[in-house]
Amino acid sequence: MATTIFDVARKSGVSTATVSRVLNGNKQVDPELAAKVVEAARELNYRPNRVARSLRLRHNRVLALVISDVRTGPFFADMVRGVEDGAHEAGYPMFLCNADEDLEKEAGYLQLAVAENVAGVILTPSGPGTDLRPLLDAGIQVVLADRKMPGHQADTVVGDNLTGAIEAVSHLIANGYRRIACITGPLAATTSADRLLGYRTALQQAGITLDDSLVRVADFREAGGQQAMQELLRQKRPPEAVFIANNRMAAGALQAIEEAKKTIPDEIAVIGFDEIYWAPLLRTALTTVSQPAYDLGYESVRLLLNRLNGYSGSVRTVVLPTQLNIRASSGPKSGSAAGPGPVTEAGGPLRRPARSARKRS
Amino acid sequence: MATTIFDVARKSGVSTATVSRVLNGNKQVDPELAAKVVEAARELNYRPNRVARSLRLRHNRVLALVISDVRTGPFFADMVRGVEDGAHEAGYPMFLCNADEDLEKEAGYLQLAVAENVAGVILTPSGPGTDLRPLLDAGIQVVLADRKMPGHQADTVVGDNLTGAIEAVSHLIANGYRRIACITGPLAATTSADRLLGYRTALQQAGITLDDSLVRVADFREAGGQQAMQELLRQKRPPEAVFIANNRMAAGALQAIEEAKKTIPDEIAVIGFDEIYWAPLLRTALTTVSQPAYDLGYESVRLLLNRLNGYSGSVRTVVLPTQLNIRASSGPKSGSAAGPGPVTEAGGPLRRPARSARKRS
DNA sequence: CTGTGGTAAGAAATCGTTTGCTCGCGAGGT
DNA sequence: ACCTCGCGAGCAAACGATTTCTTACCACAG
Repeated sequence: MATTIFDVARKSGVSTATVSRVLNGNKQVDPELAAKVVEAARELNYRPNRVARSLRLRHNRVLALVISDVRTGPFFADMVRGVEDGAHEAGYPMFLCNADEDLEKEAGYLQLAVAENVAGVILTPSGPGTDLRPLLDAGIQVVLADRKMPGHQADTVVGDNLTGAIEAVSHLIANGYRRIACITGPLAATTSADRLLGYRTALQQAGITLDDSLVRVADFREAGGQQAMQELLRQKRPPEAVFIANNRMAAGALQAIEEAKKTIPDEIAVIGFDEIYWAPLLRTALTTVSQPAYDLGYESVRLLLNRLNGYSGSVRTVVLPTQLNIRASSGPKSGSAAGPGPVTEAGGPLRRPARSARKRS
Repeated sequence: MATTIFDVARKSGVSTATVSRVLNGNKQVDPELAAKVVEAARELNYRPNRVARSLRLRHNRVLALVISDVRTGPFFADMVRGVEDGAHEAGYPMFLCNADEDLEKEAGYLQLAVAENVAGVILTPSGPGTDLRPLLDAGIQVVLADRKMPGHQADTVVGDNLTGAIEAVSHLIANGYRRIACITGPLAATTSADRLLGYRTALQQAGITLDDSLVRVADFREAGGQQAMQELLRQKRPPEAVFIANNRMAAGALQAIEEAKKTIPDEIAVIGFDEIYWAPLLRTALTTVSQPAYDLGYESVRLLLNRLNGYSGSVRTVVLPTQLNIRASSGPKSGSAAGPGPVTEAGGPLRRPARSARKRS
């Protein structure tokens, strides 16, 4: 049986209360006794039972990370890693929960967070139907990561999806493309909506009239991107370029383009969202809008810990900048006299984004 | 304040004991009373406090997954997902712990597993120095995933690294290559060692003498793969082909090959390990040995749950088959009269492996 | 009519910590 | 010399569930 605080108390000839006080360094205790206790604890290899401690303290030094899909490419993997690192540094272990874009599963995990008395939750809401009340009622701190929840009061950390999309599409326009399509994800995710909005904004800024037949809403997965791209290519006036709102759909779309034997970027230019470290090595190196996924996770933890440490200022939203990585797939339109052909880094270095953060209120 | 079992007891006019019995369906209770209790629990939206329950029960319905690096490409992401799915189906939430190939960090997490009273641990040991005793002493079930620990008694689930490597290298030999290099990972990981062993075995089977100058041990990361490849290419007699033991190093190696302006496979053929769904879309579609990463995680949970449900048979090792995905990067050596040129699937479908499992004692 | 056996529900102990309260002791002030 | 104050350490009460033990009640048999 594991050694308990009683064993330590007995061995060092004091009460459990004293052992507890010594080990938590709370109150004044006789240094001599304290030394005895420490020694006894060391000899017995005593580790406090975190479950008992949590019960008494009515809060558990644990975080929960509830995300919508672990497999959405390296993005969530990097973000998870950022959260894990940040949590670990602060001495918090972490529950990883995969809601799988399923509101019911998500609700189950939020209940779990309450039942396990976790200190805080980092949540990528599956949709606007996500119900934060169980958490808030239980006094659990929440930080939203990657996706916003309009109308909800919670610290939030997101990538600058709007600007990222605008830059990407503006880049296509500068390179001479006019008929530009967009494949985005489920609009319940604010990421999808913002990227679509950026796409539209860029077109309008350039005075290009919107054409809804060029917009496809898919499911963030390969098959969805592939099908959307097939449909776009099958139109009587297929697009000259396409902006795709995540990397898994981009993979599918590239597949479709390949099957249709179209060349990139001559017959169709492509920009994807979220970095893939394979991007430079693709048949035609893929231009991408990259998000600092790791930082996004890390910054979320920072905000959460801040709250746990008693900060109670007004709700903050941190927007992390995206970066446009220009490569061959968005090269200047052939036969176009458009803007300065950017140096296409045929095979740029395999880059992992460094840590950085920019804040906005 | 959250509603407790006392509130339910009061509201339904019974004792907490009865409430507990009703809610756990243990003993006989008057159906009428039971109905009252259920109703009261529903009305109060009562959720048992898992912490209190764990304390009393002396075991926690929770798993811990301790892996060595979340970011090793999609492999661990898929494996994590497999574990999460399996655990969720069985009603277990999961701690995700990233040991980061660091024995000390790993030890800390194993201590945590004990202190949190988790029911079981799925572990990708960081190396042979991993100490399972704290877990075993505490009676916590352990399953090793992805990497073996020779000399340790624990259920294990791994990919068939040896056979996978043999098939890959044999395929290169059949396609006419003789001077074949190998870039593997840290030998502390049995995966690296097994893949290297498979490489050597295949060469010996073909009567090719081993040349240690063609073997490089790197660190499983892009930069390491890149550097190793640069060294190999710089030799006076550079290899004609290279077998690389994971996908991140393969990315680095491809980068190095590109920088050296070598063509694939004419000047150097390449096979990577672990599937990447971008493989078919690379400049030269990459031949890979893929592992059923998801299944690996899922099967680990199955074994673990089996033990938790009382199974106490002898230790089992489950070996999941790998699959050789032949693409252009390993095409027949030009000017070689070797074996049947395999149909290179220039752009095969983007494939995610299905679930399947093969067992061995 | 009384004793016995079975059953269903309550009282209370328990899990391992933390912490408010109490107590004792020594010092310092009147 | 006595009272008070302060401080250090122990006692015991939580925390919220489960479960053993006990009790009360009813039915049935002797």
